[in-house]
Amino acid sequence: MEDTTGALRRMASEAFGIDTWREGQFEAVRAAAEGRDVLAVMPTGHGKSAIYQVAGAALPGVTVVASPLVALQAEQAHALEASLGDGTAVVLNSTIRARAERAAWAALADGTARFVFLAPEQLAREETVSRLADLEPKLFVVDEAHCISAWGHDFRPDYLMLGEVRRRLGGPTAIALTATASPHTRAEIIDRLALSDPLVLLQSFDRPEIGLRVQRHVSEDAKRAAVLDQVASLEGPGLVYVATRRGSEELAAALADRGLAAAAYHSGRPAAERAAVHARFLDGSAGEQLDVVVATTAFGMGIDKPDVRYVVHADIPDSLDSYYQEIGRAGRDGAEAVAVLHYRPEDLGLKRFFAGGHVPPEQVASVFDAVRAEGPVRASSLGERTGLSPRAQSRILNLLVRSGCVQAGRSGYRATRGMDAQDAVGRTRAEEESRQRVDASRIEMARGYAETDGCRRHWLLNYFGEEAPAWCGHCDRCEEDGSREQAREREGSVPEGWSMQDPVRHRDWGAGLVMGVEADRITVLFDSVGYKELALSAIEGDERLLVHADHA
DNA sequence: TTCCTCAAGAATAATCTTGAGGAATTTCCTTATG
Repeated sequence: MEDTTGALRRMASEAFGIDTWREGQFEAVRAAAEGRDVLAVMPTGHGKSAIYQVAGAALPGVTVVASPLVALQAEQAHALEASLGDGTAVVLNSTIRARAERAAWAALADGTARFVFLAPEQLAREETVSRLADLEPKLFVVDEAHCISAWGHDFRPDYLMLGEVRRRLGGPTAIALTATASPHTRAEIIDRLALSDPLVLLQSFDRPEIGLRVQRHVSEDAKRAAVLDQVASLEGPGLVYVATRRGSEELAAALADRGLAAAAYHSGRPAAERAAVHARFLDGSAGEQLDVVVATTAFGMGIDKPDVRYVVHADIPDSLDSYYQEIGRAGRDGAEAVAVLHYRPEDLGLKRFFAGGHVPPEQVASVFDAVRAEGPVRASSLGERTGLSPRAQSRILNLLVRSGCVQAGRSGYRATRGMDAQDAVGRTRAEEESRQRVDASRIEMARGYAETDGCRRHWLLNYFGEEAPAWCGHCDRCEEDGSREQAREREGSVPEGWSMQDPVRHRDWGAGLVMGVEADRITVLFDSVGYKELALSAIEGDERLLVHADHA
């Protein structure tokens, strides 16, 4: 044991120049090096990458890293090569030409390359997985692991298959890394990657240097005018998040009219323009230094600018997970920063609408029938029969797997015995509805943040399952007169018997976790329906409505 | 759910109101084709 520790520390120091570790960080490295799965949830800039870099370098054999963006993969590979030497890390993606790809595989085979970075889509290819499996990788890393939950269900369904990929690679030790994950997301990562008894490294979500503010508006016009005035008056550099591409163009133009160096950033702009905006924001290296970038959610991962002074949201995001991730880009240098949310209750209507909706039953039936008729079958050979786009089909296949109608195995997809298309439609509908309830509850928690009378930091940290004082002194609520006294009263009146993170069981909603305790109600995160607020009067009035799980 | 457009109708003569119908996000990787 002592040997492993000493060897790891020496290697970290000599190869990577790491001599000091944050709390828990080295334990995570050692756990992974000794074969235990790891889930690390820690803020950007706290050395998430070091965990897999050191563990991977210490282990014999290849480390496979699933990374969401092609641009990130190149950066990550370069960072490793800077420490371990040229050729020690390779990437496999569509930007790589055939010759370079052959060279990469050769380097992996002869042991020159120790790390390989690829997107989940590459790992969805049969050939890629079987070639990687031949290398018998010792470590499987999922970077930005919250993408499993955020993207896997519809946008990038291959994220949901990473657990199966890991199994087919021979079940190497897994490390999942992310900067934000609510308890629900954490549970999903562990479940989908089949992490067994993982070491969970959870650093505090609190960012006390970021002041939290919400401005409520009645009309869209008033909101827009307030955003403009505010951004024009704030000291930059800063970020403004909007819901739509068009909104980002319009707001950037309006800010430019006010004399700011402003640019729009969204995925509809050509890659070269996006790269230029990014560079101009970071250090002005591709033209005039920008004061502000007005962006959709496209502007995010891979951006690490220390001196962002404000993050203004012109529209409310659909979850506090997204919100926290976005405001977390402010104040990374530790100096004062501010996060302002401009809020209209009506904005949530559209979010709720988009959180609904179903896959048409005839499409579900068509995919299910195709699998049943031909199974076991690969996804790629189903297209002709169903006539669906690869994405739509992949999404439906995932849904069928999740609801137990179809099994994913080594030789392909196979329909569950004894099930027909009608069962499949019913079960997938139930699965969708369960997910939609969770999505809807996330929107409700975002609404709660915007509308709470109490401390906003308290609300936000509770959402992530972290205990926090009822008064932070650095949000708009806590700056109101008398707020401190009110918070003290509130804390004094917190009921006995319920604490944060208590496992509980509800008569109708099943298992859950206590996420917040107030004088008159508690907030519980249920596995099946997401976040719910329960009035204490109701709980006390019916002894069997909600019980501690160990008493159930 | 909300918002916008458009047509019909009301009340008045060039505007305003009302209701129906339809549309509405964001995020990436990949691969084929020109």
